[in-house]
Amino acid sequence: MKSTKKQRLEVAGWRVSSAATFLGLSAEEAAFVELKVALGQSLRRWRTRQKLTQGELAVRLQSSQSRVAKMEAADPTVSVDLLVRSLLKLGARRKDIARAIA
Amino acid sequence: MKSTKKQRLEVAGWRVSSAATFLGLSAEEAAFVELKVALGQSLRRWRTRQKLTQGELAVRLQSSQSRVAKMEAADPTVSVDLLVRSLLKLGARRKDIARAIA
DNA sequence: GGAAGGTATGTCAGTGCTGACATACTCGCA
DNA sequence: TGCGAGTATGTCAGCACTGACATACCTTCC
Repeated sequence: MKSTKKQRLEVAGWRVSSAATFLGLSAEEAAFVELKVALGQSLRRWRTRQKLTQGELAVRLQSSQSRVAKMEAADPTVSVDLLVRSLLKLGARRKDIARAIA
Repeated sequence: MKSTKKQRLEVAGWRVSSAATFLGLSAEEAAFVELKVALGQSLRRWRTRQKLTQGELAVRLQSSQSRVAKMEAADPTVSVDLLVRSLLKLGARRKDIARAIA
């Protein structure tokens, strides 16, 4: 958020804080969530590039549409394990995963 | 493995194959294991640099000595989740994780 | 040899993740 | 407005992961 906007909001009586602070996440927890979000976005980019629906992707991953949706949304019930394994299944290499994370 | 050495071994009657082939791992599975190994090594490097024992590290991670040993050995019962969360707890940033993986 | 400090391996009860299903939401189009 | 395709969200039985414990396996030193 731009600091100018932050100032305006605070003047108007809003308390501005990061999602992490709001949710009471520690630095590590926040970083962990960010990492999952990054992987989820990576997965969605791959899917949309291939013009697939979540359902079609689910078939390739031997999973379900709902789980794909949760992966892309970095749902709390989705592990980094699942995200990484999914990307690898789709042909990503370690370097690609690293780039998605960094 | 250098192809010259491979040749020599095969001439000598050995069948040379990667661990992946030997264990019947698919390409993705192999990549996944490699990735875990890389993270485990990263964890061990961090620990030895700090001159800590596995037991001491376990305390910081709120885990146990045996699990630390398994993490460093990329044991099948250790998830990428656990490895990543551990590294983050020790102060690694996303970029560090990415470098460890790549 | 054997004691001590460190590391590896096996096991298990409790917890968390997973695929699957059902259902709700969203958006474009007729 | 209503419909269809796609996406999001809630729930749950079954399986995988986790910390903890016990114990075995090294090295190093005496």
